Amino acid sequence: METRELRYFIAVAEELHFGNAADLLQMAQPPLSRAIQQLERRLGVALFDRSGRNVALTIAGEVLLDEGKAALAAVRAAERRTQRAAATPTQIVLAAKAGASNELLTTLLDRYAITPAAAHVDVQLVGVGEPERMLRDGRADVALLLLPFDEPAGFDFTQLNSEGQVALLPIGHPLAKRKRLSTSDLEALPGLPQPRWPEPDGSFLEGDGPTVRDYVQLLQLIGLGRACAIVPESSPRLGNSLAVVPVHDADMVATVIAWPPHSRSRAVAELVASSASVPKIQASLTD
Amino acid sequence: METRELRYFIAVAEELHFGNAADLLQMAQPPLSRAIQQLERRLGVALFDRSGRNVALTIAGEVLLDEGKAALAAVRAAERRTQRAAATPTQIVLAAKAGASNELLTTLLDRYAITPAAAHVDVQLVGVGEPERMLRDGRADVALLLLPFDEPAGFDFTQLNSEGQVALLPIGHPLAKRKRLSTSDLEALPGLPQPRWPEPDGSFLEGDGPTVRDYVQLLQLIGLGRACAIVPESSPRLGNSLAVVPVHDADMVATVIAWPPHSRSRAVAELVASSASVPKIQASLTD
DNA sequence: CCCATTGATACCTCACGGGTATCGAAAAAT
DNA sequence: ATTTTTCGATACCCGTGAGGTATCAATGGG
Repeated sequence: METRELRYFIAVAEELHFGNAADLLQMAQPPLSRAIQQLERRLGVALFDRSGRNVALTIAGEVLLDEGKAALAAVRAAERRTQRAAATPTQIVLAAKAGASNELLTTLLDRYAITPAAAHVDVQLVGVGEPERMLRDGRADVALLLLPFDEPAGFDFTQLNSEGQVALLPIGHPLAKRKRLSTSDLEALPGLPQPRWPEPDGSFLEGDGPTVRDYVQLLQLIGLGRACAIVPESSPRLGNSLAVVPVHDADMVATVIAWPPHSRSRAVAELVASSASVPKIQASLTD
Repeated sequence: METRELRYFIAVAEELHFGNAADLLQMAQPPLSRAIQQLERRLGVALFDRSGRNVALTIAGEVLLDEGKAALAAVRAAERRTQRAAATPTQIVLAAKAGASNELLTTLLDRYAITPAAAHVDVQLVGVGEPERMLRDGRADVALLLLPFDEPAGFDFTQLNSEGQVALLPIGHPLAKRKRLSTSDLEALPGLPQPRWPEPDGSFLEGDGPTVRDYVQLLQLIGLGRACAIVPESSPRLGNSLAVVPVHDADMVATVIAWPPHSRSRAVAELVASSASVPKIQASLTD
């Protein structure tokens, strides 16, 4: 199976429409149809149900969509890491969510910097879900992930930290005076919905909360009394403009450092090794 | 990057010889040379050092060899799992090392069999290192791996069991009477070397021990007084023809059940779930 | 110094990936 | 019910590029 065939298949499987998929791929529809037929013939497997004029995935097709995406990401990762290895032999790219784990990150980088022959670490602070994607497709060599929001499946990782979560509320809100809250207190608060973050594909799920793409925007919305949110304790607060109340039954959030399996990079190994000596910060509420 | 290019590159990178690689690939040498040049041009990266008449990998080339192998395995896995999903929709393939974890395996299968709508489990008992390889290239959906011998990097897994190791010696050997041994006792025993197992590529490392490919062969060699071995407690003994002595400082051996990341297979998920209820057997020495 | 070895180059061929035109069936519209 | 539109498949053509043979050029062993 060639990666070209995989790309074609994935486009059709996601669009469930040969014409639209062909547009995305910047090609005409007939060769795309033929390529898929040929792929089905070569695999000896029906990937689509073309009953009438609507296209649906078969069971086998769903499997190939899943596995194929992972495989394509692995190929892209191989390309990117190869190119980076040639361009800057002693540099590693670390991806982390902007705004999260600042203290952890600086400690980690400081510890690593003093190891002999430390490589230059290019720190990429990116949006929600991006660190995981960057690690998967080779744009990053190491990433700080937040569990349970990110999914470290397929990577090696070690935990750096674990913390509770707090509610961010507008100052003066009735709940803001409480010493602690539960998640149920915050569900369906009249006039204070929790915002919706983008899905991996950039779209938003249906719902009534405001849509939010970055953290500062979230804090602004809360300040304006239009939303509330549950965030890890260590998230930055931008001053004292919001009320902070612990949420006792929210998931614990773990920060892990993750890297691709089998990474033979000495630099990555040493960075991870120095991460082991980073103290497990228990973020306090009185910062 | 197409998988064809990757296959070509890996062949050359492993042979470090264009002619031999072309033979392996069943093609002529010139188109192979050109394909590699083109790959280097497209990536914008030198993959080989062709100084004079010997070929060597560059740093970037080493990276691509590693990552490319993993990527190719992922593509093959996608193909295989797709084909299996089409052929037998409700069957999963479990790979385990022949002879290991028999009791664990039967308990696991029994527990799973009683879950509602349990899929048929095709149990493949294979040789050393094979379970990991089968899981990696898609021939298996789940595998029982033995740490630290197998390397679960890149998979999801949970531990089923942990046990010590014992020495197997010919009956009547001086050390056979001891209550416990240490690994150093067994190193360089005159006339009783530890055997050599095949490497992943099927070759054997240099050494003076007899070469061994399966477990029964190993037991025979020990019975004949030609070898000794350190094996997990729960390994089968084939009767009482060998002396068994605990080795107190050997690595603990963990049996884990591993599956590919992101596996959305309901059957695999349920098999893993039922594995959680398998009692953590502590194999006793008096079986 | 010669020759064998080995990767690169030159050149040819044809398979195959991709394009346009069109068909046929099925759903939607009237 | 009939027409129209939508959409994947088919037919056919073309050009790129993958692969083959012959040969060159450079390097290292004898």
